[in-house]
Amino acid sequence: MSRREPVKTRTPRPRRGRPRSAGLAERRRAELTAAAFDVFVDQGYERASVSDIARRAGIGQGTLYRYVDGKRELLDLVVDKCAEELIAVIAPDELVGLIRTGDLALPYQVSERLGERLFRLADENPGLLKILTVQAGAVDEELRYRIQGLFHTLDAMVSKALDAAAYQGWSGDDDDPAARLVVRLLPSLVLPGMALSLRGDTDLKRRESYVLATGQLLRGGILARELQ
Amino acid sequence: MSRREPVKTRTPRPRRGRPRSAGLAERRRAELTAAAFDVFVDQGYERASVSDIARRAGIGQGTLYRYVDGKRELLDLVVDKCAEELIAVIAPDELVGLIRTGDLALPYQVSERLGERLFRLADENPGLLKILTVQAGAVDEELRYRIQGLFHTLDAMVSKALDAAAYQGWSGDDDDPAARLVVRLLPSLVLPGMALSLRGDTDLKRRESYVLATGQLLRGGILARELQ
Amino acid sequence: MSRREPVKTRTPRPRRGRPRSAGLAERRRAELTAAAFDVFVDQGYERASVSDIARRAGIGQGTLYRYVDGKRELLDLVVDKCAEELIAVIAPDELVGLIRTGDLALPYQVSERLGERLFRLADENPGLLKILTVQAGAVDEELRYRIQGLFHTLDAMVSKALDAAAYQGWSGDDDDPAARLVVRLLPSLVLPGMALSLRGDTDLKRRESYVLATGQLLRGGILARELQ
Amino acid sequence: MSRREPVKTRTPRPRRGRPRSAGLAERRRAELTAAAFDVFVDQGYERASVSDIARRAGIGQGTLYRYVDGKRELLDLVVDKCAEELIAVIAPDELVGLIRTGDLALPYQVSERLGERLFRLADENPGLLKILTVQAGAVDEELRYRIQGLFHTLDAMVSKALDAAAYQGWSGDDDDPAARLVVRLLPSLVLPGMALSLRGDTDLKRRESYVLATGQLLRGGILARELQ
DNA sequence: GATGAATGAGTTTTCATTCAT
DNA sequence: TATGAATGAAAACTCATTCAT
Repeated sequence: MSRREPVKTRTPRPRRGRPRSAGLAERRRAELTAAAFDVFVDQGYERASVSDIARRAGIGQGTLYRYVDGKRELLDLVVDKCAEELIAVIAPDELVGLIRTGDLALPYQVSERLGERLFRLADENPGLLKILTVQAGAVDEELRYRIQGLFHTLDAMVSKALDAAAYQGWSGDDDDPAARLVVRLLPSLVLPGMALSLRGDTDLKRRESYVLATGQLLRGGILARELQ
Repeated sequence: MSRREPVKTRTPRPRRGRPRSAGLAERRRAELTAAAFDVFVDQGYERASVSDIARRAGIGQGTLYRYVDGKRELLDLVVDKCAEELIAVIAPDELVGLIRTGDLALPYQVSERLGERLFRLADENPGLLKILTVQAGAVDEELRYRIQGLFHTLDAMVSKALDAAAYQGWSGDDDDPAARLVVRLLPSLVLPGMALSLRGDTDLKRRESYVLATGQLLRGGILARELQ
Repeated sequence: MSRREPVKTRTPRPRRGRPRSAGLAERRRAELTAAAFDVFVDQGYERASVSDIARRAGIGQGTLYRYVDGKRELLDLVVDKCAEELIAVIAPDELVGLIRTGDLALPYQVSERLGERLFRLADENPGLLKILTVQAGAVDEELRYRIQGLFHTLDAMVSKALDAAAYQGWSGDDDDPAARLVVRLLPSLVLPGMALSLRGDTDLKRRESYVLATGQLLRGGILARELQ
Repeated sequence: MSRREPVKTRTPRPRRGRPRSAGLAERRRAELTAAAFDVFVDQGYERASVSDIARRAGIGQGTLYRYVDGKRELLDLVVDKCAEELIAVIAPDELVGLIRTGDLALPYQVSERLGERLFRLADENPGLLKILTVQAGAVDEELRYRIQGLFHTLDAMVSKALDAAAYQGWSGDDDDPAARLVVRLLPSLVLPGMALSLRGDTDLKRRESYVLATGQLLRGGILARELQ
């Protein structure tokens, strides 16, 4: 998907003897990633300072460089983590499962399930969206490509779920190519717009109408045929 | 000498010497805005340097400050210009006109027209989208609000067009609130995602499928009822 | 006195034919000097900008350079003008005259007269003091030397007046070397302190007590012997 | 990741690694203050550059900003230091002590002591005077006010010393209000003038006569009554 | 391992002066 | 003659990264 390997478990320096604490490096990297996430969400990548991140992680800024290559790598880690969480939230495998068990019997149910997840995500972790779309996208071409890659991956996964469903026995009528396309691209269609709309908690009304509209859009597209 | 006389800018002498070449300031500001647009699209706001912009505009960096307050004002100018162009492209007034003349007789035609415009914009001026969504959104809360405001304005304009259409005599059936909501929010739904997808000219195929999906989505949503 | 010649009536460029307006250059230089005085008093030398001065003088900044060598020369001109006015206020020649006519018959009368003049000056033209002591003194060694030279000149002039008085027939008792020294250095003793004390019009009380103290100092020193 | 936990700077880890060398900050600030003092005396505040100061302090200019907020704070520090030293030199408390022990029995002795201190100061630390009067006064209204405040403080301290003396038993004759006023304002009267007169070591003769005159002035004012 | 100290490259901005018209 | 336009040198300041301890 993306050209950089996601996590790259690097041991920063060859160590001799028994490592004092085995997973320390990984733990530190995780803490730093979390800290960086917070700071990037707050201030944006460029305005964020490495020392802010170190402070938030509770370590010295020198220490930071023992576990991480620099500011840019922190952003990569954060984006990787966000991608991971995004996929976890969308959970295409679970989707396949639900389709298999018959819990999601019709295409429009798939789309609703997906939409619901996406909106919940936007509610519960708006920072993730901000990072993935607005913030990281503004840094580099390279990063923008990676994020495209992520949405591409989501697309592929959802597509696989839909394939599974088709195989499971959706009627030819139900399995409309246009509908499939829509469901597949749902995340990349909906999320960036939502990220841009994220304000404080103040403009719930506007957000609701946005959410509503998107819902209509989905339901309109998919439900239309089913419901008529 | 004595103590300061109040203001007394002397009697304004009759104009002599090099005439204050009229309109220069506006021309320079326009040139600078264009240069800044290019540079911001290329490098992003934060990485762009004022001297890059001046160089691109073909003037010294000192000169730049004669016409513009600084880097931030340049961004404001660029965003304003983009907003202006975006509205010009969507041309809601023209939409109203077309509805009045009967050239757009059905809601789905309105949405198609709108969609077509948006896609053409993304084709012809991808930088505009990049600025309006990814780049400027990453700079400031304030700027993010302005851009939300812009999309809000578009919403209002399209809404007005739809009102006109309704008044023009769409049947109650045609004038479905859900469809209206979708058409209204089309720009804010579609554009950010497209901006994020913008690569070089290389990934036309992917973009096409994106465009196609969105088209389906629209057509699905609106057409559904008309076609059934 | 100072190492630079005060006014240096320079015609900035050799002109051919009948000069259009004879004293123009001098008039312009005078206007510029006045404008520079105002601006320097307001903002201080370093913070003052040449274009402020040109604007205040009602001419373009390009024009300014036709009559004046640059910012630094403006300061020189201002200092020269201030020096001139300071000497005019103290008017040592008039002092000699008054002594000759018997209007000032006793040393303490000379000192009172002088003190009165200095205080009036501080009241009526505080900017002059600010320039001569605080502002110009902070710019250069050279300028500080010139101002020392100015006070030296005042010293010499007052000294000459006192010589005249002595010649006129002050008794040996009256003509006390210590008193002469005090009177001579009165300006350089009193003025810098006053300049530093100059605030707005608000702290009149404090200034009054300052003035009073200085008066006491003078009167105490000189009057003491005469009055007892 | 998740949404930002409030603050949670982790549990403050046990101190390890390079110890935050205690007192370094204060030492650096002191070094920088000293360097800034030298540079400001040499070049004046406005002409002095931050990198000059850093170089003189033997550190990089980036380092400077670790310990000091910027150029303006350096000036504040320098002025504070000067004020402190000025008060230490005048040592009003010691004055009170000397009066109590009878070492200074008469008002004129107080004034002589004070004068002697001031002249010694001008000899030994002329830069201090330059800063406090000429240089800092030219920067800001605010700074001018602070310096007025300093002289006001000195005034108050000397005044307290004189009160103590009066209480100690100066006769009503000795305790003349005019004389007290003079002694009190001695510093603010004398120092600015001296600062302006400060050249290199070349003009000792002139400075001596200045000092002499001021001495005469004092002695004349105060002694007059005692000696007659 | 951990850390804070150090730093210079790079950024934005100001403004005295020159010059084409 | 008069002028505003142009400009580059210089300044203050920030911060990611390195390194001695």
